Amino acid sequence: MPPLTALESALRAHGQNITAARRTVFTALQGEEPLSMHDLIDRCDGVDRASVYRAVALFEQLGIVQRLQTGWKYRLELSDEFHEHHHHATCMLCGQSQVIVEDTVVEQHLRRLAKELGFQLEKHQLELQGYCTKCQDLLKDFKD
Amino acid sequence: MPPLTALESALRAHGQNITAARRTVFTALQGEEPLSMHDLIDRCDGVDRASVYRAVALFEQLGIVQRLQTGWKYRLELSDEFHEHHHHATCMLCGQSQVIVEDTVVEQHLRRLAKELGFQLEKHQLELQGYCTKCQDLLKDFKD
DNA sequence: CTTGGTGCAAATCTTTTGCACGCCT
DNA sequence: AGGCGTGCAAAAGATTTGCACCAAG
Repeated sequence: MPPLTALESALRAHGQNITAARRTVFTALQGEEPLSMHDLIDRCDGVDRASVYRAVALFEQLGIVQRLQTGWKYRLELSDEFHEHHHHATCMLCGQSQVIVEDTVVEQHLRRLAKELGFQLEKHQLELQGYCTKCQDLLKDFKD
Repeated sequence: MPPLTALESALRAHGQNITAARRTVFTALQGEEPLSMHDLIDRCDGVDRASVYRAVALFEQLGIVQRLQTGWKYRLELSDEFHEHHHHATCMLCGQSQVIVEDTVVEQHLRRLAKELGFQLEKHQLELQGYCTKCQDLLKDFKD
């Protein structure tokens, strides 16, 4: 199913209208890297700032996007129903994120943990921070 | 070691001055729940907003506090060197967080994962979202 | 002392809101 | 047609900055 079709059925399923602005925001979110709100607004040329905020808020309620905290600011990306479930390893130097495809080890463990706590688990986020291969080399060179 | 002493040695270790404002901010962060910036400012009576921001920025650079994303806004808490390393399970209804003491399963798994990726792992965050025991009951009652 | 930190006020940036008009169903 | 969503402009909120003065080492 092409991405835009997926969006349209998700919207329809919740009785929400399909509009040009929403399509634009959704399309801008396609792609590997999570985006800052600022970048997202930039990529939604012709759509007003306020409408981007409104679309993101709606998408978040419907579970279409999720925000994640990587360092100081949050960033936005399509959530698991539109991308495969995954986590990120973000470089503290260059800021690039690399995707970690979820494996079952963590998943199962969390399910067990939640059960012990009596917590009804709906979702989870796992974020790694450190240095990517490239930046590790850069750091080595910095050592006098 | 009493908490304030720990702060003072951390500051001294980085050649930073020990000041009343920094002590106040640090003390306000003691306690179970992570705080929003707004709440933190409230609890730092007598300290200017700007100084709270400045202290938090410094503390974050020195690894004394970390911000975490729980739902829409971020919150602040003392980081692992000042609290034991842990994660959170945050209720999507009442907003309360319950602390999950870290176990080695996830830790080890992440270390292995990072090695495979050639990623130099410095830290990680794991956040669970769902419904706490109380709110699960409330939700049950809502079903007509 | 003298450097660095603070409070205050103003600037800046981010997010939200009210309203009139046009688009989606 | 009728209501919802949009753009625009303004309001509200969050964060940062410049500067004169006080405090810590």
